[in-house]
Amino acid sequence: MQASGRRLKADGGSSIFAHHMRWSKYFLQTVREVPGDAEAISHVLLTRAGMMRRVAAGVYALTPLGLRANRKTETIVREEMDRAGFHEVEAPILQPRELWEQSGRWQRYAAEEILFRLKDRKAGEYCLAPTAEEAFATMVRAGVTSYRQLPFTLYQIRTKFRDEIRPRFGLMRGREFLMYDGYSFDADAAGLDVSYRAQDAAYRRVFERCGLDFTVVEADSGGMGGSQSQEFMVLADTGEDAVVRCAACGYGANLERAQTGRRRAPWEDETVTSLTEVETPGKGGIDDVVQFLGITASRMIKVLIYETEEGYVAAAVRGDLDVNEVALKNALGVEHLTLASEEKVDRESLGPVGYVGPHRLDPLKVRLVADESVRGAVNAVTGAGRRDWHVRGFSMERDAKNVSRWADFAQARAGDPCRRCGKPLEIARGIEVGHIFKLGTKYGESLHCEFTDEKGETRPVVMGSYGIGIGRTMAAAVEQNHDADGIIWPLALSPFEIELVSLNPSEPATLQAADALYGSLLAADLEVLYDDRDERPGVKFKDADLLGFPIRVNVGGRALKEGRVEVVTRRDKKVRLVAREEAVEAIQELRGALAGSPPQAAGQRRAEGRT
RNA sequence: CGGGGCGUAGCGCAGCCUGGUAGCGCACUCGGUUCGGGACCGAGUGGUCGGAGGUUCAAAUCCUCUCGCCCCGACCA
Repeated sequence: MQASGRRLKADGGSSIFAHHMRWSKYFLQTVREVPGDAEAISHVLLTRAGMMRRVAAGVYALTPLGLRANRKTETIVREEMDRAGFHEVEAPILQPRELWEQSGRWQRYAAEEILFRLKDRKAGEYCLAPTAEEAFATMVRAGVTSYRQLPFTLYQIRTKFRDEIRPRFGLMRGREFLMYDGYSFDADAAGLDVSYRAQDAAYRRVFERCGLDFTVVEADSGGMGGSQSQEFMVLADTGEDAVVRCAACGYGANLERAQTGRRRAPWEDETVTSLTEVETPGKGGIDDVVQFLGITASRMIKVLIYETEEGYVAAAVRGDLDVNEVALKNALGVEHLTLASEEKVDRESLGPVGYVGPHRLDPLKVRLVADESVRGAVNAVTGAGRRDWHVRGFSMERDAKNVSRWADFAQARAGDPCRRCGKPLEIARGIEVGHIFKLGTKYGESLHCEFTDEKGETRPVVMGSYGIGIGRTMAAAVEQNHDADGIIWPLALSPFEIELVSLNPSEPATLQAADALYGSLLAADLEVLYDDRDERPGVKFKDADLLGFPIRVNVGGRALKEGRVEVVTRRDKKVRLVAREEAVEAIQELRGALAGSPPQAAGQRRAEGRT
């Protein structure tokens, strides 16, 4: 095992040219004011810290400091993937249309307008790849002919292009972004399972090394039978996704995929009563009816009418719950599902909007699906099927004989019982930094990436597809680790581990002491940015907090007169006074503690690294 | 794609309603005083007001078109 595993290999040259790490010679400008176009905190802080600059919507340039953090993330991913035995390759970013025609994705992606398309001088069509299943399958097809050559996993870490509907939050959702994408090739489903689990394990190591608080959740796999999909979510209030988690048993799922256990219903111990109509003039909304009749929303059954490629569908769900459209889509096995507009519902006379009753639907026009939350409902309130009227005493079993199917498509809420263990669920916000996905034989078939098995039969390869957003992971780290003063980098991702602040460079004693310590830190193979600028201490402190390296060392002032320097940790701002001659050792020790390994071990590894 | 908002100096903004050829803060340059949490005083540099067309004696300002950017929404009978 290389002792250098921890080091930033890509940066190997910089430490030789020490002046590169003197701020006065570095390319780094911080920004005092919040950029006008930045909303997300990571976008604001990465911009203010001078790490990135916007070039166009969803397109950013990284400065040397930003590149360092990006490279650290990238290096961790590469090391873990290599360690897991995956092979790094390079597939083209510029890809011909025909490749995408073969997989059928040209049409689909073009329709969604997510593909950046372009033409060459001969009017040949190309795209800038958003992922590379086709290219990898093609690469493999050219060389693999036998099951004996399987399995293996290939990957690359390269720029991807997606013409996002709405790029936002800086590096979190860009149109051009650096992504790890891996693809596994197996002979059968059992093999895919092994490859998939290997990715899962590698991903966990990656995000642990990055020092991120993450959770792994089940994700929607688009209703493809037998395929499996997991998302790696960094927990942060600013996350774009909602994740459902059970603290008790560890269940986790993307909200759009989450299923709950059975919820308690208000009619649980009640018996059937007679159905009576009640006038509810102008009370079309759930809230209106609830207030007007003095009932709880959970006693109501609401019916939403959706439009699908297979006609209209009425979805009945308990009044206090929302429909999870992804779950409904999967339950119905349809591709498209949108709420029917009021206008359409009227035109097709599917029901009086606001007063639709499950029992009053025209079975020739609309098919009724019911959520488990209304199974066995009695004494419920629902629409009467005519304007300004509802019904009381509604019984699903007695009155809604037209249910074509039962399914579980109510959206999970915080506090709902866990499907596995029954304990209350929590809902948290998360940033999707990684995704692993079992593809199956789709690309093997469409791109004729086939092999001969032990029986001599030709079969398509079984693929898995895996992705990690490098820039997004870096941004997620900032979303999760910051305070009012700036970034608080996890040690593993910090552009530099240490900032050395010379309090007053124009004073000879301070200059001499700071220069000397800088030299010693470099000699000890530590990553340090030396703030030797001719600025007032206050400016330097503010900048240091903004940049957020885990360790700051102050040289100068009263402490220096006593032969000491200050070693400050960014997260807790704790100040340690250390004798000058013991500074390097103390910093190494502190670094080791932050790295989560015993300082002796860290020192040892470093010593080995030099031999 | 729909809705809202914004393009004025490197950055953050005012001026626009009610036309008269541009201003504030930060940054930057020079001089001086400062020097442990984004210093102060003085003197400066820097903008064809996103672009095109129109109205007018006169347009940052009014009108039309266009390009760019940001936010919200793809939300419930």
